[in-house]
Amino acid sequence: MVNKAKDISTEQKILEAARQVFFDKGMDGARMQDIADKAGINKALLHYYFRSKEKLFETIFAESFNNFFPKLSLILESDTDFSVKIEMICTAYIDQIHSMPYLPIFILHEVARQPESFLKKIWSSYPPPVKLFIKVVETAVKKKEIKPVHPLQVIMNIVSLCIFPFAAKPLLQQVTGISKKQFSVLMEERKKLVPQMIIQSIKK
Amino acid sequence: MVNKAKDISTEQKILEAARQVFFDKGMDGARMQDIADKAGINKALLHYYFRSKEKLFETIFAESFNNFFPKLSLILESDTDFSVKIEMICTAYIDQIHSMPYLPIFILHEVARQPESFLKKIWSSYPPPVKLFIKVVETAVKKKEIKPVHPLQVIMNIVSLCIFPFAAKPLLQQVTGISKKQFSVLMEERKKLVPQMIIQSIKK
DNA sequence: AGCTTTATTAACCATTTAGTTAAACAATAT
DNA sequence: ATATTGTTTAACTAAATGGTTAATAAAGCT
Repeated sequence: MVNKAKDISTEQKILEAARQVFFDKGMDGARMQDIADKAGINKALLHYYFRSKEKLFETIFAESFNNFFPKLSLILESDTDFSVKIEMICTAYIDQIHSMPYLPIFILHEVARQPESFLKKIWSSYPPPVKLFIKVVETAVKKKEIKPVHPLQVIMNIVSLCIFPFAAKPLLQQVTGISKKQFSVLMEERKKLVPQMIIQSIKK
Repeated sequence: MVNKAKDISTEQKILEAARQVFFDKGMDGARMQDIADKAGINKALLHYYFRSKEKLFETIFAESFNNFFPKLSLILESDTDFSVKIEMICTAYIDQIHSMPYLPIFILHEVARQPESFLKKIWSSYPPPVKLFIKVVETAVKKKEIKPVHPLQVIMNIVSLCIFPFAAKPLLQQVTGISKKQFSVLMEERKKLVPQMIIQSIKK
């Protein structure tokens, strides 16, 4: 299963192969030889371009970590109803993860293994706008648009309902016996269901 | 960091050490030497008792997989209101995972790597009562106690809201900057919040 | 006690794997 | 064309790691 396409650069071929292998196996399970094979190049080139497995992993991890959070600032800063914002955020999240469903398990598994300093570093380039979200919730509370709720609980509810089904997909399929297709249908339904649920839980 | 206590059997010492190491590092990251050290025994004993790393892992994984699902049948079969059942299920889930918060990441990460046949085998000894849950929901729908909802969506909502915050704990702490203690407080609150949310989302 | 079986250990082995090296090849400049 | 620089490869190395072995110690048995 070699990624061909001679036009794209070697570096890009390596990155794409590394993504596939790291997402599938994690840092510890990944093999440099597998990455090289998948990229269709000699293993030494991995070190020529990225020096070490650790460095290559960090590149993929940092990129994934940033992809894991949709860009919500624009939504949060927009001049729309609170409930519209919630709906837009949920849709953005579900779409984002639906397009890279392997990310949640990968990120969750690897985050625990990374030193906090490293997380802080990569995270600070595109920090998810948590503070802004908290402010938006608190403003809505003050304006009596919603119940007095803990903003962090709202965040937890949103990310839980949007992300977890993807992380648990293999488990859910195993336990419920549903097919890939049925799963996709359920996920599509959730784009409406989840925001409804969130809004209903906080509206006055 | 050696597990002493000469009274417990060697096999138990191994299992406890294996749990710690496998939960922390996963199958690929775990080292037999680390397990032996943590158990305070010679590495050869691991093979004497469990033959191979794979077999030892399977033992821990099977046990964890079963622990991952609280025993819900009694609750589902009990002669109580639907909403009471929901509340009991949520509390059972949150308590269960709160007592072993490392389980979700471990299970989610490893489930994807196991062959389906193996999952089926270990899962069949204590199958989570999915069918029963579905029946309970469908009955409540027929009796017009709740809205006509897809039972699987309800399951997804419950497990998402109960489990995900634990799986994402390191990430949430990183991103929100809250302390271990604050996190525990939030989790305690969720035992009330989550069932409220579930019930509100399906009641007529 | 003395014999047998079970538990435990230190030393060893074979394989895997990240990383290196030196040489070949390709592109670019002079 | 030829020197120079950057790219790619096959072969190699060193360390880590799962697993084995043969010898020793402990426990059970008669």
